[in-house]
Order: sequence, then structure tokens, then C-alpha cells
Amino acid sequence: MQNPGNFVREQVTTVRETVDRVAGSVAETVADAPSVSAVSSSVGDFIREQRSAARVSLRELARSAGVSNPYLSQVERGLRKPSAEILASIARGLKISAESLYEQAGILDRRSGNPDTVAAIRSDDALSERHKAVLLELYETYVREHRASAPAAG
Amino acid sequence: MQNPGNFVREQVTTVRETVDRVAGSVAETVADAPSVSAVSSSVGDFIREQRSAARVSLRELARSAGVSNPYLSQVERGLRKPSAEILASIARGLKISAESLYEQAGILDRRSGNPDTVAAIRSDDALSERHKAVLLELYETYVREHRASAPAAG
DNA sequence: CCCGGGTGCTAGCAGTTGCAAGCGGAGGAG
DNA sequence: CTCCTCCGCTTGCAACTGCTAGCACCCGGG
Repeated sequence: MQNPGNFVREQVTTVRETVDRVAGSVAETVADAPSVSAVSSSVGDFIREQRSAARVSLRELARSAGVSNPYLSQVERGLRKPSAEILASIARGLKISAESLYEQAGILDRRSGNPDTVAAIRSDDALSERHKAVLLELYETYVREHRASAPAAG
Repeated sequence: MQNPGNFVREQVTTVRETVDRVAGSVAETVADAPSVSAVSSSVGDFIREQRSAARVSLRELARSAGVSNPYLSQVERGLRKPSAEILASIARGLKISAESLYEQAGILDRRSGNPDTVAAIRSDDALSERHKAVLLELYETYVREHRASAPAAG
């Protein structure tokens, strides 16, 4: 049995080529997904920014987030890399979405297109995971093409 | 200009057939697995279901995900709680979205029921009308296929 | 029989997370 | 001045993650 990853990738490639041929001018650029490894200390900076923007002390955020204040301190200064659970708790304490923190932490990709569409596809129960992957790949290709041909003002 | 509806339908049909041909056996096995429809409470179960649905050995997934095979084994059996980084790696190895895994892990809230993917695509500024139509057709084809293979899911 | 390679699982170890306890400093009440 | 509370930070430790090495089992070939 082949590697399923390659399998899906092949499917997507085939889809893209087919659509490309019949539908017109699809740019060839198919950038691979950005690596997870870019876990930066920017999470800590982000948290601290959000916290001071909300005028909340470290201890208070720690309390409302349900983590210890020393640990939150270390997280904010980049000395510790919090687990996703802690991250989610902190997000709750800050009343921001966990996705934002995950993106900052580099464990969730920021998709290039309209986040609503991406989220809609990803959370659609009527699609298999592999079909989601195909649709998202195709969607991103379209978005890239659209940007290239009609760079709409932001 | 031709009738855009027919144009799109033709293209999508071609796409659909191509994907079907390439995916073929895999689509069958994936659809055969209860994993996609069944909501398991633990990440490990979900991972194992996805893995066996893709007919991949534990060691192979471990290799493609970049984690050790004993650890993946323990994660699948719920003996270890993987960090978000590992979770993201496994998601990449499985070629599924990290969000799905995070939801399974309970570190991301499950999105509300069944979001209106169609509406999201229709209202997406980053897509041309024709691309919207292609995506919508492909989407509906996938939904139909999913319904046929995993009807109602209990 | 005895290898070599495949599957998944167990044991034990370094490195890390995340916490409780405690530090010095700033500010207000007596 | 002393006492108290709050601030953020440092220390030291239990618990955990995630790894390497190795186990038992199964299969096909010499």
C-alpha cells in the first residue's frame, strides 16, 4: 500500500491538472503547507500584548485561565512552551479564540483564503477528511489565481 | 458566451471522474471505515480509525508523521496525551486537518453543527464566479458520495 | 529448522511541562 | 517605621512527554 499522503497529494494534483486544462489558466504554484516547526516565542508576546491591552495583571489572568502565575510568566517570556490545553485555557482567560493562539503558536496554519470558507469546509460533517483536503487544496489554488489576476484592494 | 452552467458541469464531471479513477480503491476503504462518521471521544481512537481506514501501518504513519512508533502506539491507545505539535504532525501524516484532531482532543471547540459551506463559498470574495461554481459542484458531488457511503451515520 | 523482515507493544531513560513555595519590590493604612 | 497586599519572577520538584532499545508474534524463503 502506498503512502496515503502521497495518494491524496496525487489526487489533488490530478484534480488541479484537470481543472487547469479545462477551466483555463491555473498558476502552477502549489506551495506546500508551512511547517509546524515554526513554534516561536511570539505566542508569549502575543499573550502579553493581549493581556496588557485588557489591563489585566499576570496573576489575574493566571487565575481566570486556571494556570499558575509563575508558569504564565514563563510562558509570556518564552521560557516555556505551553501545551495546547494550557493554550486553550489562556485563550479562554483572555476571551479570544483558541485558533488565534494556535496560529501564533504555529500549530495551526493560517490559510490564505477567506477563513470563513476554510472553516466551513473543515467543519463540514458531510465531507470525508480526504475530500476536505482535496477541496481545500483546490480552493487555495483558486484563491491564489484570483489574487494574481485581480489583486483586489485590501 | 456559452451557457456557464453546462460548462461548469462538464468540467466538474471530468474532475469527478478523474478523482474517482485515481482515488478508486482508497475512497472505498475510507468510506468503509466508520471513523469519519462516528464521533469517538478520544483522539487516539480517532487517529487509529483514520490510520486503519487508510490501510497504513502504525510504523509507517509514525515515520511519515515524524514521531516514534512506540509513542504513536501509546497515543492511539490513550496512554499518552500528545502535545499539539505532535498532534499537528500526526494530522499531516494522515493528511487530515489539524483542526479535526484538535476537536477530537478537546482543545478546540467543535464548530456549530453543520455550517453552510455553500453560503461560505458563494460569499467568498477571493473566488471568481466560475471557480465558485466549480467548487460548489465538486462539493456537492463529494457530499453525495459521502451520503451514499455513510448514510445518516446513526 | 533458522533467518530476515513485518506487525504492534513494553521498559527505561533524558528532557520537558506545570506547579507550590518563596523571593525582592512597590504602594497604602496604621 | 511596621504590617499588609499586590506585582512579577526564580527556585526546586513531581509528573509527564517522547525517545531508543528491545520484546513477542507472524509470515515467506533457504
